[in-house]
Amino acid sequence: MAAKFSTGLDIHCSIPYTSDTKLPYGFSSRLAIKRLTILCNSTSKSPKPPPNVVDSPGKNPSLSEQLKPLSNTILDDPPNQARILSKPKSTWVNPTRPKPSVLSLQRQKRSSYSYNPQIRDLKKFARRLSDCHFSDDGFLAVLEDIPHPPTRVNALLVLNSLRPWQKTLLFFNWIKTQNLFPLETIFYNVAMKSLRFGRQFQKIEELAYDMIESGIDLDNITYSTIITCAKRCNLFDKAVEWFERMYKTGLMPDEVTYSAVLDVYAQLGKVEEVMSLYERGRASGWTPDPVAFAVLAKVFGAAGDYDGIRFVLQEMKSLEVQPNLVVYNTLLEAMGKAGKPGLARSLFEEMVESGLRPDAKTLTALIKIYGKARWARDALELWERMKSNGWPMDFILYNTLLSMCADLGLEEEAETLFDDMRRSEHCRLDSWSYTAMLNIYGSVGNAEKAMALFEEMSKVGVELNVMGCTCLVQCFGRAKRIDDLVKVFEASVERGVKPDDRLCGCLLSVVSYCKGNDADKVLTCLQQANPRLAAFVKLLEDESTSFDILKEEFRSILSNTSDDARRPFCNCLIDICRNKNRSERAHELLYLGTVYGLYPGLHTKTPEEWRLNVRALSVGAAHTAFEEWMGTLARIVQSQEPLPEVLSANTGAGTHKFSQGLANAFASHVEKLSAPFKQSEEKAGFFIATREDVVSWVQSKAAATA
DNA sequence: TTAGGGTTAG
Repeated sequence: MAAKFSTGLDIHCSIPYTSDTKLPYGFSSRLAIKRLTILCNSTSKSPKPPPNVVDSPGKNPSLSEQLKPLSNTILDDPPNQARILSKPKSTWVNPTRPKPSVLSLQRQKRSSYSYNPQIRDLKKFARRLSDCHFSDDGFLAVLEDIPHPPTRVNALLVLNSLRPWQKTLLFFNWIKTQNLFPLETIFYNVAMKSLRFGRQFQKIEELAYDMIESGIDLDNITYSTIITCAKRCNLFDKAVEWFERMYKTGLMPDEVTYSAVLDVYAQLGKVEEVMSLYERGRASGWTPDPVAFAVLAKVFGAAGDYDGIRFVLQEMKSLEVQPNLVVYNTLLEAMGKAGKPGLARSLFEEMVESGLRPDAKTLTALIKIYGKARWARDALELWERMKSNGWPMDFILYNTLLSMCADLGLEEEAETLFDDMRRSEHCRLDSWSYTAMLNIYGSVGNAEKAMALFEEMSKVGVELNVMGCTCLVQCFGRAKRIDDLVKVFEASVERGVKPDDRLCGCLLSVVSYCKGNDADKVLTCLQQANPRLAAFVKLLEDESTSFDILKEEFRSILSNTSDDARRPFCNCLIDICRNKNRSERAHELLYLGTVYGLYPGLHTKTPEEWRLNVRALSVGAAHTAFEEWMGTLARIVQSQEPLPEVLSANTGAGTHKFSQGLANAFASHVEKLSAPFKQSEEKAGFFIATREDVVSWVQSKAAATA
């Protein structure tokens, strides 16, 4: 399915990227080259530099101009998938052509420090300035107390130690007005760093224009500081604008600036642009360092792109770049997002064998992966190793362990850990910890403990968030403690929890299995959280509602619902219909859900086997889908059309300890219809019938009704 | 933050 990335860069058109289409990660990507050309030809819009600024853009060729010979070469070159994972040395079709360079292979040299014996006094002075709460004038007055003359070196030292950015700027302007020595690039760079810390992009840009106006050179450090500040402020178009400006003014980025820009595209999820820049860098003779590889790993991880992750690994191997801890951590995260727990596990072992010691981020990534994959044994083994090796822990790792326990249904382990955390001096129970515990109690339906925790939270002042509220609603719904449910819901809304689609879905599911007064109470909550959804439930019950009205209203509700909540909504609504004996409405909803794409892959067919996949359906929806399928099969039998040898239904085996047991409910429904589907002994969660069974079943039913 | 780039939570 084509997914559009939001661009964030108005100089770009939206770039459709298909994760299942192999994207050419290299020079074979004609599209990427074209897009980079668009990118580099674009002109920035605002704010304009002052009119008297001589920045001489155009004097030097732009990046796209410089790259023209390159793109010509490439565009003549047919796409070649095999080259993606190979060394790019084969890229150059014509080796006599000069390689256009996109980055400088020499990193900018830093000026060396010499020891300043006045460092202690000056740092102390800077601390005093930083801590004080003077007005601007007061600040300037204190400046007169500077313990040593504000020479170039002394002023730089103080400037570098000041915070927050307001004071840095005051001091910077003060040095400027003193006119004791010329302000060189480094003064601007140091000031910019402080401004970046305060995310003051506009102020940084003003300083940059000031430099241009005063004829002070911007160097790679200036540009990378500007670019990363823009990135941190989510001003990605600004980041690109300043990157382009470098080339226009004749300054070549070094690898630090270059990978800062790679990361701009990575954060936008622009895989093609990242790869295009990467390949251009490689073609310029660049051997990327671990930081650049961490950026590549991040972009592929965000896209869940396993081929891309493999590319990063192979590329590092072939260039003999040893991954560092951050690269491993990023790759592990990426493996998790790409749904490859086994490969994450072996990568982790490789990392440990290489002598690197995992940190809390490594372990957080891995524990999360094992939890989501429901790999209980691996998760618990890793937990033991963490303890016995004394590997570093932090509060996020503790909370991730709790969430993992929730994923795996490890109630006792979670309780022990929760109590350890309660007693620990190193970490505090926060809303994540409480929510993880509420998740566990919600899943096992332990209403007593959930209530105790809810009360404890308000006592110790930990705020309940929307997820905690959802867990509690689920818990009290299952325990049929509807008054408690209403109480928690109302208290949450009062405390500022904004119900989201998940919470509404949860309320809706409680409505589906409640009766009478209880259902009305929950509907009242839903009315508050999502009035249209509540009204739709009433519409379903009203016999006079036409199919067209139903269809229109349902479409409108779905379009206002987040993607991942749409199917749960439809499932619950079908359950509500079935529980109210409105079977025909349930069939209508299943039809609409299918039309609106909520049940992709519900039916799969091979010449040998037709399969109904109901794993993602609720019990009521699965029953409805099965009835629908049986009706279709009966029509096929009666009209003597061909059927495959095997017909099967897949309910899934329910690997989650808390899962409701769709298979069991399905089995009893099949029995009720006396349909010839038998639960498979070899494949858990499969129900199988032969063609002959189905044909004779349909015929005997037809004979009975005749 | 000690003049510039990359990694952790429903």
